[in-house]
Amino acid sequence: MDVKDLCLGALTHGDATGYDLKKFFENTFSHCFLAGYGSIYPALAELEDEKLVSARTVPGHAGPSRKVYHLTESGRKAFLARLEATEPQHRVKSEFLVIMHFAHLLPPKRLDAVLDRHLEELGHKLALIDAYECGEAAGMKPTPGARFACGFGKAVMAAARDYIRTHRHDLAVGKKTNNQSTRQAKTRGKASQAASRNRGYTNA
Amino acid sequence: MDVKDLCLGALTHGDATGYDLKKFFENTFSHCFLAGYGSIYPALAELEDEKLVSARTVPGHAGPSRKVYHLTESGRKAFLARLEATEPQHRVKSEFLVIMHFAHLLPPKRLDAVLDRHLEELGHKLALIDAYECGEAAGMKPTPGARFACGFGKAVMAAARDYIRTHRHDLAVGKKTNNQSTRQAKTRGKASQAASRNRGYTNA
DNA sequence: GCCCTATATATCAACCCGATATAGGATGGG
DNA sequence: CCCATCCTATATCGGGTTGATATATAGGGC
Repeated sequence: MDVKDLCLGALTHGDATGYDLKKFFENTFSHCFLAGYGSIYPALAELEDEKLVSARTVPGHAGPSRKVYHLTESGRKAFLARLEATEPQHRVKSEFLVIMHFAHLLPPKRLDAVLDRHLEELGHKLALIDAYECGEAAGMKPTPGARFACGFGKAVMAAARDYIRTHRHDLAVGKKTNNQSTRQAKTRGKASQAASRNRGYTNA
Repeated sequence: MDVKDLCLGALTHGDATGYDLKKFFENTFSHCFLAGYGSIYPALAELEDEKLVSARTVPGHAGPSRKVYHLTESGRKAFLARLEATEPQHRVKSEFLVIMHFAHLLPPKRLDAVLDRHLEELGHKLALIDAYECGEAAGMKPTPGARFACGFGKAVMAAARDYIRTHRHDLAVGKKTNNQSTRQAKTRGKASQAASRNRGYTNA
């Protein structure tokens, strides 16, 4: 599933410009899919070439002229086929968790800042879902699927927030001072390599 | 934070080859970061150019000769600096949730298959974290940070599993037969466009 | 002997991400 | 009234990632 498919899907909700689609993705899919202009405009151009969408140019009352895209019948069929065919992956790419993994290399101040910031972002995203609850606020009657996806996002983020709140204090254990951990890091060379061998590292 | 940084971080645990790093990422970061050979090998080559890692070539007892990489002192410093500087993003890219959003366009059979499959995959990933619980099984004593990251992943995935189990039946509501929804889709054009206008779509 | 798996490195096209360029209209403070 | 700023809107580019593929050897199972 690429951005082209996502554009087809969004256009099942009605005609839209590339700019509209970006906003729609940000509001409705922010918790599960991201797409920028650099993906959307090329995707729409290709879809038009393939006759899966049609475009009409409307002189813009504000700014440049707008290209309003419309899902064709073959586009709708193509999207349904894609929904059937794509295997539903679910990937997470979290710099946050990577940083957490290396918490023992971080000064406590930075650690706290990272945790606080992530809590704050979780709050923002939860508020965003509430604000655009499946499109309700914008006059759309949400489908059961949209409600399910929003609820899923909220449940997962709430769990993340709870986990951070109840476990962040475990991170400080065994790290009284920063000097200590730094010294440990220097003398950890041999032991670390021995452990690595057990794991399959450097097994010459 | 890119794959180069991730490689530096992994090498703080001990020397490793590109192949080792891939396995390490799969075992330890599978729930928060993915990196394939196409990213790892170029990353290691660049890191070697920048003198952040050193490499020694060892004749392989099985297959081609191995290039074992070692974190240099400046590499360690660079990694610590990156840990301080990178803003901790957390992105989710979920074809699964996109498909769920469009559940009303799917036949019930496919819907069930997608949900069952995602539950199965959650089970696999949870088992993977348990198996490599922060590296314990491989003889590493896990750091508090590694335990935190693993626990985070488990908490989030458990919440996802619970949500699916308790809410999957809401998806069928208002969708008694497949024919009905298909007919609705065809006659939905005007209503959909009206809703779109309310939302900011096609507001000429 | 043959196939499959595991080890190990490397490359490539296709694609995605984030930043940037461009530009007209609305808004609002000084 | 002017200027700064934001919003609308399209488009492109470099750098990075993904996923597949090529290559080569050792070992286990049948």
